[in-house]
Amino acid sequence: MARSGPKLTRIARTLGVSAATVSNALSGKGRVSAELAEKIRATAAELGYVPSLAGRALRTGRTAVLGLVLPDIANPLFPQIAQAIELAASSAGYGVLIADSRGDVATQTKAIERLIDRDVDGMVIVPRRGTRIADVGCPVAVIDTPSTPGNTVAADHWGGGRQIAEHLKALGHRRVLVIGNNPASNVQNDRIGGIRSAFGEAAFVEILWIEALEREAGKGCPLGLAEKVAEGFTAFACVSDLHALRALTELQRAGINVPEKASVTGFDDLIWSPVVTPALTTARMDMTRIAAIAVEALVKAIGERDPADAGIGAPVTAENAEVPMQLVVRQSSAAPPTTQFQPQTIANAGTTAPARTTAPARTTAPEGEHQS
Amino acid sequence: MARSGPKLTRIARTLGVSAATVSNALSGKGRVSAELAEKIRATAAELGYVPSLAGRALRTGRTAVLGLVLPDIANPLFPQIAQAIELAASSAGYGVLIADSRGDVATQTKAIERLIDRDVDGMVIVPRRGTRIADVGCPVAVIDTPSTPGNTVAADHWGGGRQIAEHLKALGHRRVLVIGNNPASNVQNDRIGGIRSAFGEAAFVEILWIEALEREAGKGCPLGLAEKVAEGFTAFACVSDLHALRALTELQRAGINVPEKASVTGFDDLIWSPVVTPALTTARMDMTRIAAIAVEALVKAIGERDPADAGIGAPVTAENAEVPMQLVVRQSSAAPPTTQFQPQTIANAGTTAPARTTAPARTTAPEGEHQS
DNA sequence: TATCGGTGATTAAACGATTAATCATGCGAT
DNA sequence: ATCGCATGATTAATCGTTTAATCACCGATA
Repeated sequence: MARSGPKLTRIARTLGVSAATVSNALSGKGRVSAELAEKIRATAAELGYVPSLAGRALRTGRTAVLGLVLPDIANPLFPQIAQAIELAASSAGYGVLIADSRGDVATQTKAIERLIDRDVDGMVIVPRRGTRIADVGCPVAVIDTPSTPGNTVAADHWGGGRQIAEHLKALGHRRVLVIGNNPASNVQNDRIGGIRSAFGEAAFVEILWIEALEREAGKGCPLGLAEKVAEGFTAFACVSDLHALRALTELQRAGINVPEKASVTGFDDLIWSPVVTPALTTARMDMTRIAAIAVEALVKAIGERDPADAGIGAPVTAENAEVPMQLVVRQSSAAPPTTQFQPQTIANAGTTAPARTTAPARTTAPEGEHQS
Repeated sequence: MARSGPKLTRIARTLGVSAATVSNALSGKGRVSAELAEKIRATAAELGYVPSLAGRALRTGRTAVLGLVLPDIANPLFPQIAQAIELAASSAGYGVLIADSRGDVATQTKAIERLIDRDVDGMVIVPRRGTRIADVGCPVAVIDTPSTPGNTVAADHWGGGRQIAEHLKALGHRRVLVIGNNPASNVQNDRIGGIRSAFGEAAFVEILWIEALEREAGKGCPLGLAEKVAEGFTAFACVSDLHALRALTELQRAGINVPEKASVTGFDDLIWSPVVTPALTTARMDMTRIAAIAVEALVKAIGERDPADAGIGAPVTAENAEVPMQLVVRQSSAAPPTTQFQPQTIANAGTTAPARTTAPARTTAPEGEHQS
């Protein structure tokens, strides 16, 4: 909608110069004497001049808009991502157009097409699990996981998994149930891979896939964690705080105290994690940094690109594709109970952390501290 | 970014007609013979013609973009809102530009200005609690609560509160703690107002403001609900599922079974509500309908508006400003325990629902049914 | 002195669509 | 036969910005 704001020619007329000169002065591109440039900038500011993006877009072929495509906008992580991307984009002078891919891959493709039709300069895509982003015809930053081919930047999910596992190992856990949602997710697989690799032979690790379970038992079905505790599992490492929350409440409901009788950990530090009781131990992504890197890479690619060609849309690459995760230790994890069933077959058991008779005093503040 | 797509003139040349005729045929505005129009549409489709939004925007002053301003993008309700708005907007031919107002009012104003500078045709604003939207210079749809002056469309939060209260009352609760966050929020006040009004004299209702408590005891502090249970409270009606979750876990942690010993209800049916144990009884907004009404009203206002004037930006009004909420009964609410402390001073106690010796069998499916 | 080069500014075209104004044409009515 | 009118299509201007090409001017060089 055309604002009231003055146009370029208005400033030009005011100063008795040509519109081109004003444009040059403001962009610093052409040849304009220093004093005139200054005068132009002054009056532009005074009149509250804001360039028309439409006019500029038409001429330059650049809309200064980025598209943001998310696997499922209902994802609880979405706020974090959107906020970070929006911040990074807006401070780089770009607007952010959202596109929801509501579930299936077809909709994701449609969403991408709509963005293309709207002439976005580039887009940030958090792909649906397992999806490979096809050539879209504009610069694309893919945020998935470092192990995914074509990934631009992402948190080091594997490393995050390792941190979680090291934490649990140090507390003395030797029988751990990893709770995932879907094995097709690259992110989840990396997190789980990290967990397994850090435990190595030091603990028995089993995996529970929620979606597989729910396909048989129905959505929202119990995960049967009480039985797992009876089997000797002392820790439940979930690939998302959403699952951790589910596990926590199910355990609590079964009368199993967390963290005294069983520890629960999550991922992503979602909104509720600090405020539930006990607050969730989790591994957090540095979305701000990830977003900054993604947008930076995108902006660079846009700058190098010839606006005329609708050339190849291969994902752009960034300097630091791998951003470390932060372990956030809160109250949901502690040493396993000493009366706990201790499997004899585990090699190296106890070499990392001696069993303690009592849970170590938590040194973290109520709100939870961060440690790398 | 300029796509490869053909331009208007390309189609015109292909058919040997003028660009104006093509434009007229495609928009159905000018006078074009039926057969020629058909031929033009055909070749346009065949060539995959997509109009340049930039060109059109420059000429018409319409960008076909709506802005979406949210109080705090980190709000867990955000996904629902964004998804609904995006859907409604895109099916009306509009794109959605997001703007984060990260907390304070100043940033909200800045965000709005940025959207204006980007020439959005209109915007949807979910105002920060208590904020009154000033004249922004373009059509605005405000989603707050029906009782707010200037509100365009919103859920009937008051009615939602009544439904929650009626539900609890019918279960037999007579001592209810309402848990809110901040008394400055219109939405929260309406929800609480509805709760109070439905209980009337039938129950003793107390309010706990979390922010006030946290100002003294620190963020994430315990709410002291076990003490409240000891005082005889049997139900905790929270103004958001986030608080309900906090209440639920705190109670569980204290060994107070939900719903046997205390009921917990929330609002908004947030992502975790169906999967925690016990699943949360809550009241849900029909965001799809709200978004549809908001966007419709906005589009209408945009259509009536003269693109030339940057006229008044008073919030647009919609037909049905009040969309009913849906009560979703799940497992977190049940009849209060019969051994419970029963205050003698309450009038009408027991007239609505006779005390039961055991919680009634839940007739709802595991996933939770909806009832109006 | 004629020329060259550099500087600072202007001109004019272009981006791609929309639309008011214009034009050509055929047909019915006067 | 001519005027008027409706119809169907074209012309040309316009939105606001950018930018390549051009121009005017001045000092220095050959």
